Order: sequence, then C-alpha cells, then structure tokens
Amino acid sequence: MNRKATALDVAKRAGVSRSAVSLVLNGRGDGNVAKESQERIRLAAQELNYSPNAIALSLRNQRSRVIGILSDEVVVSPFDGNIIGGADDVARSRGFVTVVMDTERDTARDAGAIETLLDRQVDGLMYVTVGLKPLEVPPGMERVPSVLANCYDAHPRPRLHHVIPDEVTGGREATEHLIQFGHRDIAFLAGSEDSPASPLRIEGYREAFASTQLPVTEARIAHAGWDIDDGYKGAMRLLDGVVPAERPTAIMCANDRLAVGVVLAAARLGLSIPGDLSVMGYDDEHRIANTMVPALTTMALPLREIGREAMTRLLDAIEDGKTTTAEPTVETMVPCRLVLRESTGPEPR
Amino acid sequence: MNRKATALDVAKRAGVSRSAVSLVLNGRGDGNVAKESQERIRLAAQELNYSPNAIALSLRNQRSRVIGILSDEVVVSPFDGNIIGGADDVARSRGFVTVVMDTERDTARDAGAIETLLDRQVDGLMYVTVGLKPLEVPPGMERVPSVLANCYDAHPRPRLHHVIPDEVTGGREATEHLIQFGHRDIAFLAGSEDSPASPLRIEGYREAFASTQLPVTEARIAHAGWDIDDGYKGAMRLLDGVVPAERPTAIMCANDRLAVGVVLAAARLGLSIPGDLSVMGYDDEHRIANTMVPALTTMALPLREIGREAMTRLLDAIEDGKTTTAEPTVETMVPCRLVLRESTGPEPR
DNA sequence: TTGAAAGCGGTACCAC
DNA sequence: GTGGTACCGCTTTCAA
Repeated sequence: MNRKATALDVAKRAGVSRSAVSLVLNGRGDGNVAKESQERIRLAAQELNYSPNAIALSLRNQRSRVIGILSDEVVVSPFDGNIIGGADDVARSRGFVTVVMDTERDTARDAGAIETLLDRQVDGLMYVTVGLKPLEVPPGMERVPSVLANCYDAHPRPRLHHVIPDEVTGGREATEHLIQFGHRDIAFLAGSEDSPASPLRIEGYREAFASTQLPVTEARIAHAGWDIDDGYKGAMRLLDGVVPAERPTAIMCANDRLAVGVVLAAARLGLSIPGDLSVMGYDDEHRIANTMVPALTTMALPLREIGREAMTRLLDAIEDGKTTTAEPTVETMVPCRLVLRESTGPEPR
Repeated sequence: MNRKATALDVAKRAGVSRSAVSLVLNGRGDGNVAKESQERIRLAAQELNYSPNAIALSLRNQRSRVIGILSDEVVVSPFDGNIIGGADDVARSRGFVTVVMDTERDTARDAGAIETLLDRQVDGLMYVTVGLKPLEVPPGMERVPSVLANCYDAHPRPRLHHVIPDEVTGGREATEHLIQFGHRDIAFLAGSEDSPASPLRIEGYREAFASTQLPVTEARIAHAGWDIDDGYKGAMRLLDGVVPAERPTAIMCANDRLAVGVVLAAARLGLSIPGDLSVMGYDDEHRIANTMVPALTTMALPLREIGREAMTRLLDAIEDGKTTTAEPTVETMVPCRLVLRESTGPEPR
C-alpha cells in the first residue's frame, strides 16, 4: 500500500518544477518547456507510473468527468440494465466515467443519493428507471446538467429532458404484425393499470385496428399484471373451455413474462403455438424471449439505445456548458424493434 | 446553479474563523470554542444549508467513506443485484456510500475501473459476480482493503477474502427434500460444465444419496446448460416416449430457468406437476420461481446475505485499519435456503 | 478561546 | 523557457 507518485515526485526525478510536469503531461509543453526536459519528464512519469490524483483534480477544476447515474431499482431488480450499459458506453467513449447508485425504489433516498453525488462533484446526473414511469424529480438535479432515461418529469411544466421508448408505435407495430398474419380476433393482455406504458401500448393497438378499418372488441383488452402467473390466468380465462370459434387466434402480451404464462396455459390445454394460437411478447427480455420454447416473437424495448441517447444529450449539454433545463426539445422517443421468432404465425382460419 | 456554501461562508456569518467552524461541526467544539460561538456557528451552518465539500474532505483526509463495487455484469445482466443491495444496506448503515461500476464481463476493463475507483480515493473495493466463479484478481485490489462476493481468488495462494454460497449443502438439501418425499429416481439437470457451481451441487446430490444408502445412477446426471430451452430439451430427453416406469419421478434443476423449461415440457406431454413429476429449481429467481405455475420449490441463493456479509468483512477491515490480505480465514460460506412451494410433492408410486 | 498557517495534489498565472 | 506561488475547501497544529 505504498503511496502513489505525485507530480512533485515526477518533477524531482526529472529535475524540473511541478508546473513543468503539469504543462507537459497535459500536452501544453511545446513552446513552454524545452524538448529535452519534456523527454525527461515523460520518462520519469512513466517510471514512477504516475497518474494525476483525480480528487485533487476535481477540487481544482471544479469538475470531475464523472457522471452520476441514479437508478430506482435497475441494479437490484431482475431486469437487465442495458440502459446503464448503453449510457456507460458513450460516457467512456467520451472520456467520462459513470458511477451508479441504486435506491431500491425508496424515493426517500433519492435526495440523499443526489446530494452525495453532487458532493463528489459529478458533472452531470442521469435518473434511470426499470419501467417507463413519471418521476417526481428529486431536488438537486437542477444544479447540474441532468437527463431522465425511461422516465419523465411528472411536473406540469417539465424541466428536464427525457428519453423514452415510443410505446404507441411499439403497440401499433406489434398489432400490425399480427394483423398481417391474418389475425382479426387479437386479445391484449395489458400490464397493470398503474403503469403509463399500458395505455400507450393499448393506444397503439387501437391505432393498428383503426388504420385497417377493423373494429376493436373492448372485452379483448384486459389489464392482467406483469408476471407469469398473470399471463397464465389471463390466457386460461380466454381459452379454457371456450369453443375454438370463440377463442382469440392471437394474444398480445404487454411483456414477455405474461407471454410465458400464456404459452404455459396453451400447453396445458393442448394448443400448439403458433399453429392454434399466436403469442406475442413485449420487451425482448434477454434469456427469456429468446430461450422460450417456442422462442417468442416480441417487440424489443430499445434499452441500450435509450441509454446511449440520454447520455449523448447529457454530455452535449455538459460540454456546451449549458444545462439541459429550458432546452427547446424536452422529449426524445426511441423506436421499439419488432423481433420475429417462432411464437407467431398465420391465423389458423 | 449558485455555488454551495463553504466553511468560510459559515465562519464569516458567525463572525469566527474557519477553524472554529470545523471544530464545532465535527463535535470537538466543547473545551475549544466558546458555547456562545458554537451556537452562532451552528445557526449559520443551518441557515446557509452548509455541508462540507466531500472532495476537499477526501483530499485532506485521504479517505472518502466511499466503497467501490466492481461488477462483472450484475448491473447489466438480467439477474438480480441483491448482492449489491445487501452490500449497500450495511455500507449505508455504517456511514459509507457505495458506487458501482460494471464492466459488462469485459475483464480487460477491470484494471481501468479499479484505477478510476482508486483515483477517487475509495476506502475499499468489492468485486461481485453474477454467478459463482474463480477470479483473476485484477491488479490494484491489493492497494486497499478488498473483498470478493460470489467469486473467489483463482490464485493458488488466495490473497483476498471471499464470501460465497454453500453450494454443496444446497445441492444436498435440495436432494434430501426430494428423497423425503419418497423419490428414488431423481434426475439432475446440471448447468454447463464450465461453471464451478455445477460440480458442487452435484457433489451435494451425491452426498444426499450416499447418506441415505441409495445408489446414484450416473446417467441421471446431465449437464444441460442454464436456459429455458435447455431445460425443455433435457426434460424431453428424460420423459418423451418413455414408459412411466422408466421415467424419473423428480427432476432437480440447477436453476429456475431450467425448471421453467421442464415444466413446459411436462405440460406438453400432459404430465401434471407435482402429481406425475416433481420439479425442483435453484436460485429462487424473483418473479420467476414465485410466479411460475405451479410456483417453483427451489433452493434460494442467499444473495442479499452474501452482500451483507462481504461488506461487513470489508468495513471491519477498513475500520481496523488493516487489509483483508493475510487474514486468518479466507472464506465465508453462506447457507442456501430451501423454499417450499408447489412444484414438488410425494412420489406417485 | 481564538485565529493564523500548513498541507492534501493539482493547475495556471506571472514574474524572472 | 522556467520556477514560484496562489488557490480549490477542509482539518489540524500551534502560537498568541
């Protein structure tokens, strides 16, 4: 645990002053420091394995090249953290590092976490959530450039830019895919009512029907929840003991877990997929959608893209020196992506 | 974006010197500063909403009360991050904060991430992995107290303490549970061969048979992989077209996803669970094991506990001022926990 | 009881 | 072309 070399150590070894070391190592040596000295300095730095102390730098420069990411529960929850992955990708490529803090959905911890991050001189803040949701923006976020990923300012006059998936289009395109396969009676197992994603996806579902001049049967839309057993129960309600002519020929699910439940129910009932019934997921959850039997056709959430886009926005704001606050555009929508696999097919007729 | 109040601001407002402010606010006012001044200082601090600058503190004290957590992929992967959650719990309760960096399984990034963390004066380091695995301990971790969670030093003479689940006992108790239900022909769908967890769980399986004087049929143990389709295929191999008398009456799976595949296969084959077949999972993956239909009996991985235990070790070492290196004990095992749900039952006979 | 001053590790300005 | 020095915000020692 021997202490790290400091600029002074390097200076001594090279027989110059600290200032010279600083200049040279920051690329402003030419025209200020003799070529000769430059060489010696670089060598000494090498030998001592010198790298500047980030803390001292932050104190001096009042900025740290660190971006704080606050997560509601993406670290701890069993959902993938690709938003964070994408955000980190672009941060690193632009010379920033990210540190994340997870509040485990305890919003009371938000302010404290932000305070901590701010105290450590983060240059910007990103709030990221597992599911699309309105956010009570915690105090403190307005003090540095900030951005919202997968959530949006619940305030009537939003102050922070947010990046979210285009759920309406996602819902529409998923439905269109099924309609193109000839399905007309398509049930929609939506998530729970309290999620803002549900109504948006339903809206897309309606749009798809409307643009094809097809009527929507309200009874086919049901709020089911988000889990496997919810999907199972929903499917049983739709299929069990119902004569084939009155069964929907396709079931759209608001996420892949629901779809797993539907497939399970179909298996119990002896229905083949997609022969007797098409099943469509949503999210493209890694290691669920792609490994199900049959593999799930699904609407992929562009998580990685959301993270990349949000971080790009944020860094642009930071490097322009202006806050994202009061920017002209407050919302970026990222399109979802249809992933064709094996659980959907032509309607049986 | 008005600048935060500094100790100097407080001093001015209270009409004292910066030193007095420091003394008082750190509880060493009595006997050094007049009661009167103390009151004024506290008041001024309050009014200015003063909190010390963490960066300056770190620079001055050479410690930050920050613990760096390096994750192979627990943030980004679709597995829950309860190890990190548990670690954070105890860190916060002891006045530390954690920041996590995820390398997305790119070990080439390990050293850089640790360097970054070290540069920011973290007081300690924790490396955490999604699955149990040997670790090439990245350089730099020996420079501050460090601990390994869910992974262990691959070095012949390990230098870092690690906290891992007791997989052998887990495998044994899972098997015993099935044996107690009267099962004798128990198939084991192990994970992939390259995971260190697989052989350990298999060892437990063998122990259970041995202690009950039951013979192990080698052909009943198969490395299948870790995903739903792997479980499906494995189950089909065991069950499809096999006369009841030759079918295993229970299938133990090395994780819950495999169990989902097995349940799916059973449903397709018209086998009822647990009536015709008992299925046992492993991990207790949240929102999979507990929401499956039927809900999965499983062996829960003590993730939260591992995190708590590892962080406790680490902070103890930090506060004792000694490195975990060269501690007497190098390994802590945390027991797994049997979770009884609906997918296992008496053998059909 | 108080305040002045040094120092943590850098950067940048300014004389020389 | 070079080195001295002030300053970022805080703690701690020491002299008054």
